Amino acid sequence: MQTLATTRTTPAFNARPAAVVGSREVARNSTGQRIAEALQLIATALEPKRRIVHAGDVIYRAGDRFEHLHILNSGFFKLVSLSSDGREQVVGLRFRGDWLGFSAISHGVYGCDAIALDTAEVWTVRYDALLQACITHPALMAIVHEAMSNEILRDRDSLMTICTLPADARVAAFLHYWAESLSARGLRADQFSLRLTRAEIGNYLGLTLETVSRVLSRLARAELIAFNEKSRRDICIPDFPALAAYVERRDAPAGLH
Amino acid sequence: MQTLATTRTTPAFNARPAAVVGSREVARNSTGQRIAEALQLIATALEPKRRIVHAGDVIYRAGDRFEHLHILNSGFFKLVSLSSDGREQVVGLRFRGDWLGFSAISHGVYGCDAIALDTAEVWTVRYDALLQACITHPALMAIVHEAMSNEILRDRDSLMTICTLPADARVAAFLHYWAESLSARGLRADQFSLRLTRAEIGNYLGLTLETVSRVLSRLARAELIAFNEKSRRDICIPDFPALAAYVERRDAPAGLH
DNA sequence: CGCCAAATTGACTGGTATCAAGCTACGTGG
DNA sequence: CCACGTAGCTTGATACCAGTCAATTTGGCG
Repeated sequence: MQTLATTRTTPAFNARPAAVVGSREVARNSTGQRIAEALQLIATALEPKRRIVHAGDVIYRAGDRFEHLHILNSGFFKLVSLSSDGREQVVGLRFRGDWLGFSAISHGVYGCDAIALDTAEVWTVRYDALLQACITHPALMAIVHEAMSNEILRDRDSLMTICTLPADARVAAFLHYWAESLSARGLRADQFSLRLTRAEIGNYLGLTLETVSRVLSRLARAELIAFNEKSRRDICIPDFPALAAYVERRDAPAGLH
Repeated sequence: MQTLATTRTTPAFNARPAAVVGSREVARNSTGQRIAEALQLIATALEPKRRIVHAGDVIYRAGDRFEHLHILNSGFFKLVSLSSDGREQVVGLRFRGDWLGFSAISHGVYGCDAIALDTAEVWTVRYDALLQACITHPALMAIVHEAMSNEILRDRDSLMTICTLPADARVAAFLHYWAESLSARGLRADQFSLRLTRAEIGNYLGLTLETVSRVLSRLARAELIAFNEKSRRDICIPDFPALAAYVERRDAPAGLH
C-alpha cells in the first residue's frame, strides 16, 4: 500500500464506545435514540404502510419501477446488485432504522434487489408523499438527507475496507461492523447470529467462501471470536476492542499462526 | 465467483450509447442536458459563490466543519478518505455537474478530502440556504436527491468492479467510466488525459501502481487503447465498444498474451 | 544540466482462488 | 424412526494472479 502524496494534517476520527447492552433493552445510546426518534417522526408524519416479511422475501427487485421508499423497523436485509454480464454483488446490508431504495430515485427504477435475511418489519411510504411531507416538516427532510449521507459514508467505508485490507482484516472488519450496527441499535453485540452464509459474506468482501471460512477458523483459534456449539453462524465476540485493534493492526495477536 | 442462490428474473440493464462529440461542443445528449439545466437552476435559485481552483488545491479536508456544499462547474476532483490507522483511499472522482460534500451532512463534518486534479470552477452554497431553497423550489430538491441517489449508485458500481473483476478488467472499467463521464458531459471521450497518477488509479481500484502500469501496457499492446507519444497519461480509445466488451468478457481479444 | 517524481519492466514471492474431498445439520419421505 | 438428499461449511493440495522489491527509463522543471 503506498501513500498518495499531498501532505495533510490528520483529523481525529472518532470511534464511539460501543456499549453492549442486553437484547431486550431499549436503545439508550445516542445513535439508537436518533433512530428511534426518526422512526417516530416517520410514523406520525407519513403514516407508512407496515408489513411483516420473512427470510428470503424480496421487497423490490432491480428493474422494478420506483414509487416507494422503505424503512426497516426491525430485522435485517441484504441488497444485491446484478451487472449486465451476470456478476452478482452484495452491495449493502440494512438494519433497523435504515432506508431502502434511495438509489432508485435518480433513475425511477430500483438498481438492486432487497432481500430479507430473516423476519422483519418494513414500513413503506410513497416517494411523492415523502417529498410533500418534507416541505411541511423540515425535520423530516433533515432525516432523509442524513440517511442518504450516511449511506454514502458507509459505502466509502466498505470500499476502503475492501481496497486496503487483507482477507483476515476484512472479515474482522465485517464482524466489527455487524456488531457495531447491533450495538448502536441497542441489541446485544457480544453474541449474535450472522444471518449470512459464508458465500454471501465472501461476496460482500470480495473473497471466496473458502477464504471466509478459513479466516473465521483462524480468528476462533486466536480467540478473537468463538463459535456457538451448534450453528457456526452464531458467534461470540469476547473482546470487542481486541477485534477492532486486529482490524487496524492487520497482524496477528500472538496465537494466530 | 460463485452465485448467491435466490432464483430471479434478470432485469435488462441499460448502457446508453456513448456518443463521442468534439471537445468544444455544448452537451446535447440527455445527460449533458440535465446537468446543464441543473446548473442553470442552481445558479438562479441559489446564487452560489463561484471560484477558480487549481490542480492540488483542496476545497475541504476530512474533519473540517460542514456548512457548505459544492458543485463542480468544470474540472476534475478526487475524493480521498483517510482511516484512523492511516490507510488512504480514493473513494470517488468528480466531474462537471457533480456535487461535493453530501457525505458530511450526517455528521456535520467532512469525511474526506476534496482535491482538484486540474483547474476547475467550483460553486459553493450554504447548506442551510439550500434547504430553504428546496422548500420554495421543489425542482431543486429533486435535483439534490437525484444527485445523492446517483452518488450511491456510482459507489455500488465501484464496489462491484473491485469485488468481481480481475486487474485487467478493473483498469479497463476505469477507463470506460472515465470516458463515459466525459462523453456524458459533451467532452471528447476518444482521446483524453487521465489526470491521475498510476498510484492514484491503483489506489482507487485496489491495485498497485505497478499492476496498473502493466495492464495499461497490455491494453495498449492489444490496441484497446493507445498512448499519446509524449505523456503516457494521455490516451486514446480507438474502439469504445471493444473496451466495453473487454470489461464484460474479462478475457483477452486475440493479441493480449 | 541535474534533480526528482512518475512510469516501466523484470524476477521473485506470497496471498487467495481453485479444485476436491469430506463433514454436519436439517428436512423429507419411506 | 431411519435413510437419504441437499445446502452449508471445513479443510487440504495446488495453481496463479497480483504484490513486492529492485533496476532503469522518461519527462518536467528550476
